[in-house]
Amino acid sequence: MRLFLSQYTNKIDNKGRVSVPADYRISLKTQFFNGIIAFRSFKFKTIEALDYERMQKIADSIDDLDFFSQNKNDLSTAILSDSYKLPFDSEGRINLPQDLLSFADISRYATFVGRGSTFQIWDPAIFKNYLHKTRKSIKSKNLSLIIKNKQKDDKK
Amino acid sequence: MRLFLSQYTNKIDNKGRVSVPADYRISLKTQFFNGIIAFRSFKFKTIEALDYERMQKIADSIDDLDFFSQNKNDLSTAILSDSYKLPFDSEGRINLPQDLLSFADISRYATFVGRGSTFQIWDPAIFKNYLHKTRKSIKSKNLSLIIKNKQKDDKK
DNA sequence: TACAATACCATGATATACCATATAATCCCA
DNA sequence: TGGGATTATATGGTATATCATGGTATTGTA
Repeated sequence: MRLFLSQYTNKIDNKGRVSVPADYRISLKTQFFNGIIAFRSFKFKTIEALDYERMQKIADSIDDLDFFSQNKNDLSTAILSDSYKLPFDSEGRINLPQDLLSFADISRYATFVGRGSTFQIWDPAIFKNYLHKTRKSIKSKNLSLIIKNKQKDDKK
Repeated sequence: MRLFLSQYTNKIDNKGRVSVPADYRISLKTQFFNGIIAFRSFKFKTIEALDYERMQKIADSIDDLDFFSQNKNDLSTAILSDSYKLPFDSEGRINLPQDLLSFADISRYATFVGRGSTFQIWDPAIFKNYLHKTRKSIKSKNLSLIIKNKQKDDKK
């Protein structure tokens, strides 16, 4: 498995195109689709993004939910119907829809934020602010301990 | 299992490149990536570093589908988005980003400090000072205990 | 025909790969 | 065990490829 890590801030040109970081592109090319899947975040003012195969898995796991449950309807409506397939052009750029841009308050620059198996697209200033807050809250906790425990769990 | 031990101080050239100790490099080559993952320490003025596989395990512990729960994901986001993939060049050097260098107050030389399963990158003077303080506090507090444990270990 | 979306081409900046040398560590044989 | 030979490593510099970005041409479509 490949990881989306780090942050990359790229410019959005006047045609609405923006380069997806080359480091991410390798992980995004799949058998059926060369590009990204994007939708509104439920928690933050940002665009959630992932690769086609992972979206298929999400769709599958929604199918597995109880057909009559409220959750299924909510999820499929919120995620699946609201998702965009954004293909790469030959230089690895995507065209972000106005709908998503205005939702995330993005205008001239976009910051790609790695989250491991997925990534997000933020307005640079908004993300900087969020990261700053998060760092402060982390400092008060004992992070090294958290990492250690996670690793211990996964060794098995 | 890989083990990072000892200290090595290497020079940072004017292109920002620095050799990772050869002893460490062997443990850092993985299937998908030959290099290190680096991020800010939350406790000290130093750069934390680990191998790609270890970072994958941290990422795995995030629940991909859980878009609705917040707190536990904040930590992972902060770590993952703040991490740099630093690949080796053909001579085993990495390029430390300015962001990390200034965070750890590193300028011309970098000290690699083995911590067993991970390692850290310090400014030589800052580390020397930290080490000095640590030794003093060990001496005053629980030296006898440490000696006891060491003797036990050495018997093996 | 007009417009938008897509494909194609060009370029400067940056990062990567490549080569070269000095220094340190290791080996090997006397 | 000593000392020269050999290898590995750290470091420095140059050439090349990649990437982000901007622009133009072409296609499809209303």
